[in-house]
Amino acid sequence: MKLQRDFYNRPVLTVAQDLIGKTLVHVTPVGTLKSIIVETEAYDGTCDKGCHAYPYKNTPRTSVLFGPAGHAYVYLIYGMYCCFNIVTCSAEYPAAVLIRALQPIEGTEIMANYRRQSLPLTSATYKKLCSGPGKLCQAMDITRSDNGLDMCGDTLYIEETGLEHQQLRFSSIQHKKQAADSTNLCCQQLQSPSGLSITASPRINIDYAEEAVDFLWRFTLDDSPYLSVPPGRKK
DNA sequence: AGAACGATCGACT
DNA sequence: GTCGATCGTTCTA
Repeated sequence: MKLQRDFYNRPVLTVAQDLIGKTLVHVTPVGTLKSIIVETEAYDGTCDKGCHAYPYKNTPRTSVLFGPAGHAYVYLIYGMYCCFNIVTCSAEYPAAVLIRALQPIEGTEIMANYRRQSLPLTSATYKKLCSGPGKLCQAMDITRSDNGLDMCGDTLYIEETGLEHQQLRFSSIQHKKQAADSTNLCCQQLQSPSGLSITASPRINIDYAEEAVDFLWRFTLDDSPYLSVPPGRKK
């Protein structure tokens, strides 16, 4: 059920794709929070100018990226929000997957409270609870104190998604047609290691990253209404 | 010691 | 679509 170290100890692009459709679990004092991962981005400090650790830059902030796979990398962004990543690959290889959007499953009223959303949730506010890297950290109560936390432990971890939510597969199984009609030069249709239809597209807000702005290292679950931004067709 | 800059969000035109 | 909030990290000197 719970993903083990060897899941994370693989190439960062593989892990970023394979995390789509998995369930993120945070066991907190006020309740258990569960959400399905629907959007990720890969960052590789060996070859990717968008990565904090490029080129092999080991600082106090990025040191967890140089540690073993399966640990949380949480940092402050724009002075007011957090971003949550999971370290991949072996130790001494700096890389991580940024979690960018989630489909809330369990503990949604607690999440709404953390997000300062009034109850009851409407369909629209529910979809936006975790539709961005900063929002999902608020909703799932992931803070900088979680930086370095072992995701193979018992409080913050990822597990296979239960059968009751496996309609993920059915809703996205026959979706190759979408690739044909729109001339998406900057999107690519893929199948995740666990068989889900996903789209690879450019990463968000890394305009400074030179050639890496064109890497198709963002992965989204096809047709999910819980994404931060739909995979674009601009450029 | 000081300055520049975000892997964002929500309010607003 | 634009813009400001807000502060830790990093670099330069």
